[in-house]
Amino acid sequence: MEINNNGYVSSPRSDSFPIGLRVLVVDDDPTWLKILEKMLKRCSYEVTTCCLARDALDLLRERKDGFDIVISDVNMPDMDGFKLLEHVGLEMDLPVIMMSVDGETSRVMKGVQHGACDYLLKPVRMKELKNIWQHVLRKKIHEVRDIESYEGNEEILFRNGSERFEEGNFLSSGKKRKETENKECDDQEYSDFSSVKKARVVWSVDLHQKFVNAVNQIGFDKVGPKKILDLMNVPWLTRENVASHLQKYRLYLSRLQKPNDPKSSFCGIKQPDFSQKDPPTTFAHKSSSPVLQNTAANGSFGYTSSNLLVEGAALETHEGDLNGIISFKSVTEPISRKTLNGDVPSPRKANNSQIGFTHSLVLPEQLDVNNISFKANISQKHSWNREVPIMQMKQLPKQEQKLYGYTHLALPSQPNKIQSESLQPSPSSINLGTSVGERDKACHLEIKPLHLEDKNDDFKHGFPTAPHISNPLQADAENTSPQEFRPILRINTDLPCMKLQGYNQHCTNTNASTWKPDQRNQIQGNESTSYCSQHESHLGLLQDYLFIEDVELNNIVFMNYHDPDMFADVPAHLLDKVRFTNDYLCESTLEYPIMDQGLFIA
DNA sequence: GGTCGTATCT
DNA sequence: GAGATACGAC
Repeated sequence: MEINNNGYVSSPRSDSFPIGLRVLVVDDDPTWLKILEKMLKRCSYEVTTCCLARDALDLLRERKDGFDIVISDVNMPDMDGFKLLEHVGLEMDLPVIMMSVDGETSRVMKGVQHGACDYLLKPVRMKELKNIWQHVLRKKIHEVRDIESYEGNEEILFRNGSERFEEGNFLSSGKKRKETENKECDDQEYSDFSSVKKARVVWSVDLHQKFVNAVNQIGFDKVGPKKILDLMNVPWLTRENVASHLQKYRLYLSRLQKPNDPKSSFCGIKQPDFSQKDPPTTFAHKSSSPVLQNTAANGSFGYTSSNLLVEGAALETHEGDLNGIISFKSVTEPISRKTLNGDVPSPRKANNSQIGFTHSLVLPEQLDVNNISFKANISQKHSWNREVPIMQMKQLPKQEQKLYGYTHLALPSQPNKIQSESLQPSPSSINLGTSVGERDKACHLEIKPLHLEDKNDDFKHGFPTAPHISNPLQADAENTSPQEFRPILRINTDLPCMKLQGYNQHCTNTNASTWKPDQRNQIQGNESTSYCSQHESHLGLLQDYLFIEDVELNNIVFMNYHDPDMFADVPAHLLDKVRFTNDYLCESTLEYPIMDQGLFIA
């Protein structure tokens, strides 16, 4: 566990804290010993049991720094629990929790006076055991403070009462408990224990993932912090933590559903409405089946512990307000689908007619041109009238940038169009030119066209089924052959914008002329309508993000749509729609209204 | 008293 | 802006 300069529990280790907390339990009653062991193990603590106080003391002496905390019964035949407490306090400087069936004040006081950091009454509750890590944390805080004040260290180690732990062994301490004078101080510290602010919880991807999984499991309309907390099974997490996070999460989702709300987007990207009266810029595409396995999902709520995360959100748009959106519409999707009735997350808020669609891409911590991994995390936005999942860029929270030193690509602040030429043969370019902040200038991302001769490289690079997309414009409008597209991602660190240059197209001169209308996936650009061959198009880059597959292309990995993790961030009640849409898209003709806006953020 | 959602604070 | 905290409602 590590607490950074901001006082935030920040490192990935914090995700596991206090898992593995080394607890020594001392109780002469073997039944209780077993029960406690089981309960503590349920908290993911590392438990050692001892039925004799003397044995426990020997063990502690033998394995210095082998334990983080001791839980001891008060009444034991071989040694009084208070005596053990004294020894531990003097020799090992470990936090000791006393427990007893006797809750008499004088005994509790005696325990505290002897240096116990807590006094538990039997039967001990799970919640109490869950929280014992706090004593360890607290003790560590005081120790570091002592060292700091002693050394006059100018380095800022604390904020809000948080402390920094040694990397790799956050609990290790050879420092013994202070002698008598410091003991008084300790007692006082224990007494003002509540005044020490808790370390802030950073909702990393993993943690958020657990959160989302719990939400999905419970059902969005039934969720409550307590239920989520129980399902998450993260010992150190509190209901308040979850409540706070849930509040933000709901806020986040609700914003996605307010198209005209300036706050309804990240990075200041507006989420316009979409009107069916608009002749959307659409194109269609047929997706192939998934190809490769994908990696673990990432929460798309804007957190990341080890990855740069981007997120898209579902949007709708009105004519003239097409900024920054790519949307999908299934022209033949049955209106009666139940999945269209998705409601907004907040149970207390009714009449939300849309469901957010999020899409995220994750880049490795280090923007490595040679090893770029994309992950798409798809949830869904959903409207009463068949409109579609859309993508919106999302900016990585600044905090995460700070914590992990990421650079990222900002979202376009101006309307950016996926130009029709992106569907043209090479050089196809989807320019997502952006306005960027200082940090954003560090990265430039583009997907470059490939040429036919590169096609065989698909296999060289370990992606046996390179994504293809036919170029309907070519096929129909120009009476040429469908084109195959293949994405290549290139990160250019010195350009202040993000650019996606579409797939290059492999001319296959195949059967465009033999396409039947119902076999075509319509692609409409601003100025033209195009078609994709069902046979040729396996994977679209932009237009096919619903099917982003875990196809590794020149070190680009696309998420497998079918991976359940991919939707871990999607409220369960929204999943049907997504899956339906995918299934549906795989089988039928589609329209993809293309609005201009960035697609990916890195 | 426990839990929740929301407003507000840090 | 993220997370903590306060507080009223249930």
